[in-house]
Amino acid sequence: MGKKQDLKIPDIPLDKDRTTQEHVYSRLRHAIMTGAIPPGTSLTMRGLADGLELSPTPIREAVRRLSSEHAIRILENRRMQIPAMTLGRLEELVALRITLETHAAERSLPYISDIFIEKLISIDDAMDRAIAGNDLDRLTILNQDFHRSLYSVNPNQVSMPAIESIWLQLGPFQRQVNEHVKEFYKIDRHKEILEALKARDAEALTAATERDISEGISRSGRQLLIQAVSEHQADGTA
Amino acid sequence: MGKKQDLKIPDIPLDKDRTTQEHVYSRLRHAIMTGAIPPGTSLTMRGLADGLELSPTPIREAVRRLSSEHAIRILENRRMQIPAMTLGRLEELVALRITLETHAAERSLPYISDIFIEKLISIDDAMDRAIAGNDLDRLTILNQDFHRSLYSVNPNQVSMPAIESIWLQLGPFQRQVNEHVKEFYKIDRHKEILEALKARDAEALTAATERDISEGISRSGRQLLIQAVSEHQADGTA
DNA sequence: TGGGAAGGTTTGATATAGTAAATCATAAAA
DNA sequence: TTTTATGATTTACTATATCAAACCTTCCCA
Repeated sequence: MGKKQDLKIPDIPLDKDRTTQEHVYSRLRHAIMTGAIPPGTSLTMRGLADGLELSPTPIREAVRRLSSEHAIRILENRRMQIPAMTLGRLEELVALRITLETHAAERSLPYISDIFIEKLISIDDAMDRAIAGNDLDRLTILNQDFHRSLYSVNPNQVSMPAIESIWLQLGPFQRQVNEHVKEFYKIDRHKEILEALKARDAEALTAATERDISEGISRSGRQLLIQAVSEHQADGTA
Repeated sequence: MGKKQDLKIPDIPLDKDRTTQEHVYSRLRHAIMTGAIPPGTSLTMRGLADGLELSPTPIREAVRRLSSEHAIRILENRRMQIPAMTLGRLEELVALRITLETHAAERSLPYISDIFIEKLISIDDAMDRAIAGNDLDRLTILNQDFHRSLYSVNPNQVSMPAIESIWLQLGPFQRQVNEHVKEFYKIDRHKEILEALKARDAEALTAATERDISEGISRSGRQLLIQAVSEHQADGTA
């Protein structure tokens, strides 16, 4: 039976005077980041084209870009899928994320102004409201805005693309974690980051950034995967 | 007058049973990495398609991938170019490269075997021969092979794509440096890296990796850019 | 002589069609 | 029952045609 992919790719506002390809890219990226496309899902160009009611051409270009950012894996069969998370990969992604983001934060420190700190505080306030409203998708987006703003203060910044790529790879799994880990205590490490920025204290900034990341997805994500492994035992991923 | 882009994109062996798009990607990537397309060059889809005697479709996909890796910059006008280097960007790229590669090296250390060290030594020997023959392009490729091999020993490695992206961004400039800096002394820091690996010494490995990078493009590249700035004075890059 | 508008030209973006490759299903043989 | 082979179907890949947007040139008017 032709069991079509019943993927619900959430629509996003159609910015006029952007190309279709860009729009598809943003839409797929958002869908992957928020976990709307579960890891392991296999995709087809035509399936996506039909689902989005577009010709395959702009789809192909958007997919190529996402595969370069390792949000989509292209197999030798020319089949595509959202990569599944493994324990080893999670450890590496989190470790790399800490290295990259502490590096970026430190490199932004010389460019921090008081007025910029105010801007970060306003993002942080919005995050508090998202937590209160239990809006996890919005919390994810705001959290990224917070970090992206900080790292982009550096006018010569070149690490943001690598960081975004890591976010893309952790995104789908983050959703799974959010769904399985009920007791989701959000200890707000951003307050510590803000204090370190105010004090222009590089060491404190690094420490706070590291804590922010490791106490987020790392701890609960590891739990989830260990749990899954002990259920399945061997999975034959040679 | 219709001054066509007289770009000489070096051909590379045509691996059968690869798609045209992959072939174009490899070819453009190689051309950029070895500096065959000078920074600042502006590209057109049709120009590339004509030059490579292909239809625009596979070109577009290859270009999209390379733009995602920041080897090609796409302007708002939809024009494309190879980004030019600036002093600030060079500093950031080198700093990020050091951070990423020391991270990757450290994360590979637990997986190092004696037989693998032998393999690295054979690459290093080939590099010595390339230096003796003054074959700088080959030296660049072998140097990348050396580092890529080391970082890829880690089976869960996820930092290689980010590192390759930095290499791509430094590649065109490396060529410029090679051409302008006559006295090109290659002090081989790989010997130090190999010693650190044999001793399974993480600190020594980090120090050797850092020296390998900063004594390469960093020092002579900075000189070249400072020299260029003092010649042009203001360049109006607002 | 300089500024601006209008038409022509180049280029990018997308849809479509045709071809090749891979997968799936069915059936025959061991 | 399992394996293999073959035909059918789905899918990806590339070339091409069409349209739209950006650009360049030229000419007119101040």
